[in-house]
Amino acid sequence: MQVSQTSSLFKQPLFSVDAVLFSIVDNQLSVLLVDRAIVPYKGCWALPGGYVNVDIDSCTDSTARRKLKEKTGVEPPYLEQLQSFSGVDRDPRGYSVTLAYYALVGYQLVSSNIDTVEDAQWWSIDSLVELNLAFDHQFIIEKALYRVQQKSLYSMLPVYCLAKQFTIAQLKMAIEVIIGKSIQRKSLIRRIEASDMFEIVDEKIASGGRLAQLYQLRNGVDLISFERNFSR
Amino acid sequence: MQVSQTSSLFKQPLFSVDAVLFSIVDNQLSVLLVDRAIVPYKGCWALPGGYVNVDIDSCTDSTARRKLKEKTGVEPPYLEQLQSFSGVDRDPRGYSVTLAYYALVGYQLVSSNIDTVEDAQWWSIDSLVELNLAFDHQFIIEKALYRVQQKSLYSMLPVYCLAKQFTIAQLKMAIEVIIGKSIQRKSLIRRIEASDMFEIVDEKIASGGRLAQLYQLRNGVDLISFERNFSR
DNA sequence: AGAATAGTGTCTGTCAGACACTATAGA
DNA sequence: TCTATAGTGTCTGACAGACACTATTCT
Repeated sequence: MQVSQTSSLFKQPLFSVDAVLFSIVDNQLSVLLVDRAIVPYKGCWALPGGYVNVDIDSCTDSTARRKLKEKTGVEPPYLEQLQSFSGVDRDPRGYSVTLAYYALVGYQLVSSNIDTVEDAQWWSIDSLVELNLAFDHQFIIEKALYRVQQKSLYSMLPVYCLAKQFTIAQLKMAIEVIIGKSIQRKSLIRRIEASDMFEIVDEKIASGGRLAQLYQLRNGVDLISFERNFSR
Repeated sequence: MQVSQTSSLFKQPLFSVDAVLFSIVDNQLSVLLVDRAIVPYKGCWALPGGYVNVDIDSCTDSTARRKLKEKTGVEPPYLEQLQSFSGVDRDPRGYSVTLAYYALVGYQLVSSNIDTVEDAQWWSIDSLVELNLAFDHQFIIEKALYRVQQKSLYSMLPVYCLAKQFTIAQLKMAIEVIIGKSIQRKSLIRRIEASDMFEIVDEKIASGGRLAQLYQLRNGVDLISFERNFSR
């Protein structure tokens, strides 16, 4: 193991990477968890994650993506660092540091994939309290949830919970499920126009009444931020 | 070194903690750097940082605070995780992960302290490009600067660059120096009143004209966020 | 035609920007 | 009194909330 001259005086903490993957399942904000096959916390539900492979991971982002792919088959369109959690108490094996990521994915994009993987399952945010998660993963999920909620107040983040093509009503639903509050259709439309992130698809879909316009992300656009929040 | 069964297959990356400490020196946003005494990058200016001591650091926040204290004598009133930076190229000794923090402190609070420490010095943000910093520290500082600027648009973060007691004009100056744009006195006063973060000190100080009211942080208040930004 | 959903028009409220105004200190 | 800085009053503009209105589809 590589240890520099200056660090050899100290034990290094064990470093891992975890990911909180969000999606919307049956109108409920949900996270994807895996059933731990090994001690500690064997048999408990936990965030998908693991250790950096210094030979193949160009950086920790790659580790997060690789672990998500290996353990759940999912390749999310949005992935971002959340924060690091550390301490001597969070892992019974000793002092540890985990770097947590959060990611969003459209449920329909993974519902096929996920069948190929054993013991990975979506859990609604509300159902987690009864689940007794491994390590401090409950706490990490709470932090990730807060971040996603905050960011959803001033950006179009929730689009990443949708399919490639989506309607305004679907985006409105995703935002409302995430922030836990209803918003005005009109306000959302104003933001869609102002953001210039989306393009109109030459197709409409049935929805019980008038046909709904489909939208999709423009090629290569970044998530843009607005100067004001949806009110809380 | 503690290595779990599951991780023993892999080399662990070298994990360190660094801090970007901001203050305002002569009306310039500045960061505190230390002169590296050891290889690699010996003699280069670098962020104060180091390795976790698992025996005394309760978490990485403690590591960041401890390293700041040891290397520069500073105990900042505001410290927050920025993000982690990783990769095989950022440190010639091999694959490394650093967890970067950013912090703010009033210059007058440290200008005495700093004399006790060798080779720690304030550098204005603008002067950094000519400095050839160690590792990817220039990049980390840019990210930290962006975060501080963003956060200063919707919170009172810049107060942590001031002395315990301060005037509205001083706070206005701090905000303007950080975000790089002038703001309206009136807008700031509205935010001060709305935030309820501050209390009036029973004292005023001279400033060339009418005496200026002194303010200070209320006991135990948190940094609050506004729903709207100062415009960019 | 009636119900349901999509999409528009437009008024209100809030808050940042602008800027003129008053207040109070020192020279 | 003059100048400089502190602090207020108030209008404007941008944008979110509210909600009624029109448009289009299906039954």
